[in-house]
Amino acid sequence: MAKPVADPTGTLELGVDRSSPVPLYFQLSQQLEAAIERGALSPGSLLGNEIDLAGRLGLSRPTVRQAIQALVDKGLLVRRRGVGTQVVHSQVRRPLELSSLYDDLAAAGQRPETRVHTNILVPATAEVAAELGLAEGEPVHRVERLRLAHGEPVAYLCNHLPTGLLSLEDSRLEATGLYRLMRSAGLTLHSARQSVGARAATPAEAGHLGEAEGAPLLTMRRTTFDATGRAVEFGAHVYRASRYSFEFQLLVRP
Amino acid sequence: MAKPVADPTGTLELGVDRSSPVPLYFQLSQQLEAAIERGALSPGSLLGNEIDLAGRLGLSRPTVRQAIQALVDKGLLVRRRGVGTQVVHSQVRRPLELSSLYDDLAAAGQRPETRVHTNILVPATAEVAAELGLAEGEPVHRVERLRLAHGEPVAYLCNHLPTGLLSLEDSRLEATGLYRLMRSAGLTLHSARQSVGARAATPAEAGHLGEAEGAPLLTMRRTTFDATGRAVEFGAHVYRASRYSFEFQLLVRP
DNA sequence: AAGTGGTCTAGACCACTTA
DNA sequence: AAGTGGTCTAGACCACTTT
Repeated sequence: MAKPVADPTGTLELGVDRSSPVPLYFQLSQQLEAAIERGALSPGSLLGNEIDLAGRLGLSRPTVRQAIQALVDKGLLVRRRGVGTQVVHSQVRRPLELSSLYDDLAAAGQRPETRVHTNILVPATAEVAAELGLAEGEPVHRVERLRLAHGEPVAYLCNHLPTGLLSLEDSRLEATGLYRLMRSAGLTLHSARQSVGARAATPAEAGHLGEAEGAPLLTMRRTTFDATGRAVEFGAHVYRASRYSFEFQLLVRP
Repeated sequence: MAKPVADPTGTLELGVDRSSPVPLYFQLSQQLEAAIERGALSPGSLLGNEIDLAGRLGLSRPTVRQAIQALVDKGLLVRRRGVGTQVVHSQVRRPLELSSLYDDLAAAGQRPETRVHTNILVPATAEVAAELGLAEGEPVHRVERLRLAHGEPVAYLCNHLPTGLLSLEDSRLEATGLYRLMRSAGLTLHSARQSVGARAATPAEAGHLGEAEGAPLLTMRRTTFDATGRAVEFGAHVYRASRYSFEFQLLVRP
């Protein structure tokens, strides 16, 4: 019989609040995640079986399973039939998220700034129309921004958006990131297709970014979709390779 | 009342085989995915409510939900409370997977080849030890490979692996990809941390890849973990930016 | 043989959206 | 008001791993 190694000192303090509007499985999931994060559940330790856990918490087993499954999906726990549920052994944190360069820089304490170079309505080119699922020639917003961190250029961002989704005043674009603007306009971002590559800087890009002509740049093209799968944004960005790289985590789903 | 737009011609032919060892939810999930893929369920169409679907198939609602949830996780379906479940509107396919360059090239009909340049045991450097969770100086495999497609160099791959996990003969490395070797050695790959960047080619890299010195290269560093979270591989790869880019899809989890 | 997670059922009530 | 997905329960049986 495998004995749960977890919580030898009883400091786990799991328990749900049934008067809360927060779903029970989510409460449990958060508590388990917090316990893992602060080390109360150490890597490799067993969680204790689902039936007992359900009994102790006064929940049904499916509800406990749902909580555990959420953490398995996040990569924090691993289930093995006949063995139990273990805390994943090592490193690995951050899930892959639809992140915003602005927020990423802000979170890293890099004091991001934005300078709006272009903010106009243009007829959609064939490429933009294809990416956004519009007809060629339909009006679209074209926004070009220079993104800086600590006063130094980091990226040059060119985005196209369908009209009528949100208002894009320069002042708002300079105060925050595009994703945050879109979310505060009530758009629920759902998924994105990205392509990441590299190429040499053109003279114009070199000028914007303060790099030499021909310097290596990291390029990203991204189309973002809302909850119904409609394209809400198409971006073509270039990053100074000397100052930026993409970090992410992949999970294999069984 | 929203009426299900899906399957106007009744060609959906859903149905499960209870004598099959394949889980019922998985059978249903596969059938729905196939229907979406071949267009029998068109983008934007409603799936019909879960209760009816369960009744028609002789399944319980939770089982039907589990099948639908799998496709929601894949980004093919969207649920909206009070509305229904819809097929996502547009493009977007491929989920983000822990993929293998070799398999990707093979799937694209690019006739991949591998030339093993280095395949030795070396003491782990500080960096490699940190990435693999070993002590500095412990022996590790060091493998350097040139990957070609249609006879042209595409990438130069340098990997480090702990000893004792699998046998790494040159002949096997040249016949397939590293991930396939690891999987066939019984390793279950679980997650990976990746970092993608760009830089200028060093003279050695330029020589390997047939690029000019200083040409822009796409770089990837990746540490791969097995089901228990132990690092099983650390790779530092460089790709010819002119011939390769990373494509992937992100999903936002609510 | 015992213990684990994996799957499945047949209900129930609630929150949200739309009409 | 009607219809939808979101959550939850209290069981059941099975497949797999370990002892």
